[in-house]
Amino acid sequence: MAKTNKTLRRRNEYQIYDVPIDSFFELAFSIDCVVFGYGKKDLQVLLTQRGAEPYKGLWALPGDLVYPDEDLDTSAGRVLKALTSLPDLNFEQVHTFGAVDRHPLGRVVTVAYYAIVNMKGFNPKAAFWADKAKWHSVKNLPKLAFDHRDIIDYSYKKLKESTMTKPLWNGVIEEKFTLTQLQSFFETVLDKKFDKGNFRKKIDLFQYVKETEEFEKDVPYRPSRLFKFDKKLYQKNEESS
Amino acid sequence: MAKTNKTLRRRNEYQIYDVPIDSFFELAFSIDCVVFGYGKKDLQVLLTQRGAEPYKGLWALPGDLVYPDEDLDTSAGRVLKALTSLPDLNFEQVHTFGAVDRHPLGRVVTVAYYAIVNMKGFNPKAAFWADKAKWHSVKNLPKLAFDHRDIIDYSYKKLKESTMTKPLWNGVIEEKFTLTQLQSFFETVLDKKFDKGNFRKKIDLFQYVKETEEFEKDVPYRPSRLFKFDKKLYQKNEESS
DNA sequence: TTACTTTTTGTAATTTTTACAATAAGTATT
DNA sequence: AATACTTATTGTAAAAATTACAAAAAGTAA
Repeated sequence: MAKTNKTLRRRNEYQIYDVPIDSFFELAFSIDCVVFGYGKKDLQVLLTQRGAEPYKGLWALPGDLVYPDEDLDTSAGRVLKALTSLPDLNFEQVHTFGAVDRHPLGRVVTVAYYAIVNMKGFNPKAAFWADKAKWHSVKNLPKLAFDHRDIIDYSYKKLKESTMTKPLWNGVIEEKFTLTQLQSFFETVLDKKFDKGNFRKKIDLFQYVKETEEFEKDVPYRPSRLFKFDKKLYQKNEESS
Repeated sequence: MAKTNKTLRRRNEYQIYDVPIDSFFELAFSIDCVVFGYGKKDLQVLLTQRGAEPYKGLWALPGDLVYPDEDLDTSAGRVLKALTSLPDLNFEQVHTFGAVDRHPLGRVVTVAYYAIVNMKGFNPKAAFWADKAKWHSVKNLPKLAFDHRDIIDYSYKKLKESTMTKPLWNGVIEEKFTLTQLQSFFETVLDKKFDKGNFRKKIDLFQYVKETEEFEKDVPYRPSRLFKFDKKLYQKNEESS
């Protein structure tokens, strides 16, 4: 790491805002994306294999530096779009990791985001580094570069916490879905089985899960009613809380 | 803002780690602390009045730049200790605010932390900028600099969400406390009244709230039993979850 | 028509939450 | 010492939510 020129710091004021704006700091900040993949029995995480030192050959989270002229959220959205080519991905900031030694070559603070996608809708070719990207089960992660294992653990915990209260499944399962499909989503994410009848009662309380007049087709058993997400109602209820 | 020299960015690699370590980025990052004060009927927030532009005269959150050689959490701890002179403050990272235009003079990304303290234990003189610091009710905040209003709102929401599950009251109320004192803490933070009997039943479920054989003294009514926080048990239960 | 599969509804036991009351145990006053 | 008063502490019954499990409904396939 290059030497730090400490004369740039003014210690007779406590607020950062009095630091001259032409000061340079030898640091970088980045975003890292934990993209969870839904579609198999176990939840998956999208990892890329490092082609350069440090940690060459190890797996890492997709991420990038934040451009000087883009918001943090915009940056995460940009990386996720490049990676998944999905237009309207829901993603959320998780935590910022800023240990001094988290990067062996310098001071890099990273802001972690997570998103969850349907693996079927995911097109690896669309992203320019996609040939290196691969899904891994959250239950069996390889050795990871940097502190990316911590980032995944933290994000996975947050994902689970949000699953019951936020409609994370929106955009992941079909637009019109059966309650059994919705239940499968919950079961995969939370790695836990639910009772059919009781699950339905719980969903009944989510007013934003609305039944339609349509039914499944071409199934070798009784077709299930299809439901959909009432986004407007959800947003309205969110505001008033 | 000084012009961005985009040639420093390498776009043929997606990972930040391949960027030359001697690159400079025209950005700074800081931490901001939302210190909640317990002691009055309403919850309070500690604010400092700005003595310089921009936003001169407005109130702002105490904060500082993160040193090149200190972890984010260390940085928050340092500021909080300087501000409150309390040695073992519990604080937690809340969110990172990184909108491009959040600071009028340049790109400053800030990581927000919150803590809660007993206002009685707080000694303003200890901090070098303490003559400018003042408590404000969360219900009646003044006009705030930057996006600090957003930061407070976000932190307050998180504080409330954590109150029921984390022993935030530890270190804030007396070491040995009555259940009524504990109830008051909950009521102030959540701005909500609880039923005496039902509150006790809920606390009964928190195994880490242990009764002692001591009782209140010098009260003009029946003395209450004193309880204490079993930190070891709490940490043990945390690990196994 | 029957077997089979899944959806959908129901139900009773259990547990948790809530509202409210009764009792206990101190101090202060007469 | 007796009484009033205040808060602590315990109790209790109704209501609500959760759980385990079963039955009925509605389709396909043979």
